[in-house]
Amino acid sequence: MAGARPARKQQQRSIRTRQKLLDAALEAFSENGFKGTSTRDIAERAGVHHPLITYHFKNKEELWRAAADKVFSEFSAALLEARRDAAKQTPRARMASMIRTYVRYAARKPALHKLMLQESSRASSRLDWLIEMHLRPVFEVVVQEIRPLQEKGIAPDGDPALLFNLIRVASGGTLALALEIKDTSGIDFERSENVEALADMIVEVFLPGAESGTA
Amino acid sequence: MAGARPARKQQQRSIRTRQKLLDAALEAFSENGFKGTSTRDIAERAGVHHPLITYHFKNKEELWRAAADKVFSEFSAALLEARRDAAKQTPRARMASMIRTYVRYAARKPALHKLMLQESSRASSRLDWLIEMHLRPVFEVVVQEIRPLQEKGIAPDGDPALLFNLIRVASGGTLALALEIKDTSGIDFERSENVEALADMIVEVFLPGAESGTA
DNA sequence: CAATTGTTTATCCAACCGGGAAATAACAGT
DNA sequence: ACTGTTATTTCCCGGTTGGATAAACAATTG
Repeated sequence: MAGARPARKQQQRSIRTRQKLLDAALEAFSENGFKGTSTRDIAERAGVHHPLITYHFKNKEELWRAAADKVFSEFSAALLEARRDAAKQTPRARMASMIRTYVRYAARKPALHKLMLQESSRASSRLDWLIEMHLRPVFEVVVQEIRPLQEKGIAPDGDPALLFNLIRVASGGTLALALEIKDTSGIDFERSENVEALADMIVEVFLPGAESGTA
Repeated sequence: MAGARPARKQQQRSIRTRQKLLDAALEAFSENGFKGTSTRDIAERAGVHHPLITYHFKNKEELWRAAADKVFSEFSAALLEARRDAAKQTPRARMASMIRTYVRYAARKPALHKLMLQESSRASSRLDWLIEMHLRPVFEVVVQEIRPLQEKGIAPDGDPALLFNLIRVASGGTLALALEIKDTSGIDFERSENVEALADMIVEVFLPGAESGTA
């Protein structure tokens, strides 16, 4: 690992187009799904010619995988970092910190949850891959955080796996619907105050036991 | 109920193909989005020839609208019926009844929420139509039910519009992710006991004040 | 500078897309 | 049985799709 710092000038440009393609692909796939997205659309969004996709990523499927891998890896890292930073705090404070990180990330990159919802709408090899590589690992870590909270009466009783999914869907699903909610409810999740209000409410609702009450 | 009894034979067949097309369209659009769905795929699922779509619905857009209108109308009717049936009960019991109806409907027809999420992933005339015709009307009715619950301390404080969206996303979003959750968490929402457990948890979490405690 | 390597551009193709035209079939009223 | 209407089927079009190819170009290295 580590190395490869110099980076020839030629490679630098190549890396930038790769990056632009990944960003454009994430946007496009999250908006229109895998089938609904054309490689030409992605190339246009990225501002490059479409055969570059074949050159850099072999094909549409590999491009999807690369784009998904990038955003989910960054997301998992952010979540686990929040968990690590709050390792010495109380279990409730730690979970609250993770929830806030989760919500803020979902607000900053709604494409992540849109992509997840897109792929969950039908069985596919991509969904299988997503589950194995990113979803299940996060699930298993976070569920372990929930159990002690239930035992202490901080989180509501019931299947901890179900509770975990409720929390994450309340966060990600709400922000995936941001466009619609702005129109129906007048709540604009581009304003960070509204994102924080969402995080506050989720923490309050799902971790009602003792400590940092907000009222 | 009431009307249109005789129904000529020719019309009967026509009505059946119309119905099959609507069902197939709902499935396809909810799985692959509008762009990702081809009229030929819909026709194949329905077991009819694809030009019949043009004949019965003019074009792809109108077919989408007809399919969406059907499922959302039935859904609104079920929700308002639950509200009406529980009119004489306590506000909490009425809201709980609506939540259970909401969850059960989302479990029976996950295509409804998948479609909603598909269309909310980007701005479109279809999303505008959906909001005006179906989403906002339901929102305005249900939000009015939430306010008194907050005043009585039954539901948590905060923007009632935000709370409404949290409740509905917790219900619909979870069931839209059913495929993934089955794999990651081992919870199968085709089993009604799990659907009821989901409804129970949502009621318990979002309406923690007095009355019918479960825990 | 010349050779090599990495990158971009310009086309091409078979398959598929939404939509429409015309031919055909099933029916209803007379 | 004839006639007009409605429903279905067959056939076709111009345009777009994912993917592949080779030629053109730029940068690095000896």
